Amino acid sequence: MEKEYKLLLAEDDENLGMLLREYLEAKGYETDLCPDGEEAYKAFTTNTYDLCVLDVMMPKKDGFTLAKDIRLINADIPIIFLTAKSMKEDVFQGFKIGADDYITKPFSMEELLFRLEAIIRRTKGSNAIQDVYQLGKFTFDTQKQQLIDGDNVVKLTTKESELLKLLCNNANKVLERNFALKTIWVDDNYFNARSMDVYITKLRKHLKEETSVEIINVHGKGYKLVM
Amino acid sequence: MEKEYKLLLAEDDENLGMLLREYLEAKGYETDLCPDGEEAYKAFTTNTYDLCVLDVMMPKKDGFTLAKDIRLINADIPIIFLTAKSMKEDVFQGFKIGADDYITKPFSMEELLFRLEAIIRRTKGSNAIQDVYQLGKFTFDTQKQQLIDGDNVVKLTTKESELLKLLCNNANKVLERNFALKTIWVDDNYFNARSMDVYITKLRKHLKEETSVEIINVHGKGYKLVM
DNA sequence: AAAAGTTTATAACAATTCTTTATCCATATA
DNA sequence: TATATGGATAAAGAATTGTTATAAACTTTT
Repeated sequence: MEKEYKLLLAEDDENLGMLLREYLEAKGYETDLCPDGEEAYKAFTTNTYDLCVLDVMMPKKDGFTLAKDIRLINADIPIIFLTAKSMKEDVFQGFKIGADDYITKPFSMEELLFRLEAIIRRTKGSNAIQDVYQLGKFTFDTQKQQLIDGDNVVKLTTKESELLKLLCNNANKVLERNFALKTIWVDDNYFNARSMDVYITKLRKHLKEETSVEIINVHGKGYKLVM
Repeated sequence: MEKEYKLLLAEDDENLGMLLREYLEAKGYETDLCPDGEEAYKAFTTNTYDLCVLDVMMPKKDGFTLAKDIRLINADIPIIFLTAKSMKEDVFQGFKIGADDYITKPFSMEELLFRLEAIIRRTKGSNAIQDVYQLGKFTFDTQKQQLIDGDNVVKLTTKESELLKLLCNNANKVLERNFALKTIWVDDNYFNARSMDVYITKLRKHLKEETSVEIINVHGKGYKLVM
């Protein structure tokens, strides 16, 4: 079973917008069409999308501003800009915001589809769950429950390993406390939360020699493995 | 320590090739230039690259054929095609082989760089997105929530970091009070507004040693990070 | 099956983070 | 210049998180 991808399409030209939506839906992408930047932002805050296709020139909130606001909420989601302008500075601004692609009108729908799929192909793999993670100089083997640094092998306990694996799965994102507790400890009560704190301390000790990797706390939310 | 990326550049136009290599090397990418498809293939089999930039029309072995051969060895390496043709069918063929991007000549070197970096950002994990701001002598790492000044590292709390990040995103523009409150505190009530005041004071203390950076108040509107 | 060793849970307390309150200062407007 | 509204700062209070010690629950060894 393939997971259906959900796209946010922000395009003020109604004809083009409808056409694109129809085409993308036919190609298997669930597509929400918004006629301006503000509506698109509202849609983004209330739904979960896998990729955004944003027209640059739109009423109320232009594509660049919208992209910046979206980046504040999700620093990772792929963004493709559509624009009539092909001005250099414009293209650069788009990429600086963190665009994944920049397509100038007129373009064929097929080209959009190809570019979109090229990005999705890259994106999918990146958040796949791995068995072995590289944490700076340490290699973390989730199967063997080991932290390896050259000849030096540190065995992790099951809980330590499960927690570190969850953190790795969510590297550079916040791992929510409740989610971790429910996943590893099943019940997210007070005592398990204390227990989790203790394991965070243990993991920090294990990783303290590698300064480029750090488990930071996000107050009231959870923990984040930054590297 | 940053790992240097290694690029394979296949381009038969000697002038363009040398120019691109020089530019990419200056931007920190180790670049091997090959004048035709066969040499490029040989280079690929004997070295390890992170990304390929291939001209489509080349003597001995064209870019598409080369890409297919490369794909047999490495199904995953990102490929960018360069071409003078902008024919539809051509673009599609490129993407079908598994191109990550397709740039038609003439293009600016800066655009190539941006597209290349967009792909590398996706390919090499999320840490490339890590936004880092320069605030005078301070380096602000939003991921690690740190203000760095040489050896001196000051850890910021989550709230401090979120607020400073918002200010940086709107540097030299007014960050509206309500927008910041809704973004960070969710609810923009009276108490959260007081709380925000407190955090502004904290950030000012952190930044007080750098006179070129200042958080100024815009009465009745919000705050502005000037630098 | 007792002893020894590991792993996990709990308790107690320390430290940090965030919120709220109080008081004083600044700015806009009448 | 009086007054209302908005902002600055310090300090107290509440909640969350960090650390260490120790107890309990398992496993393995003898």
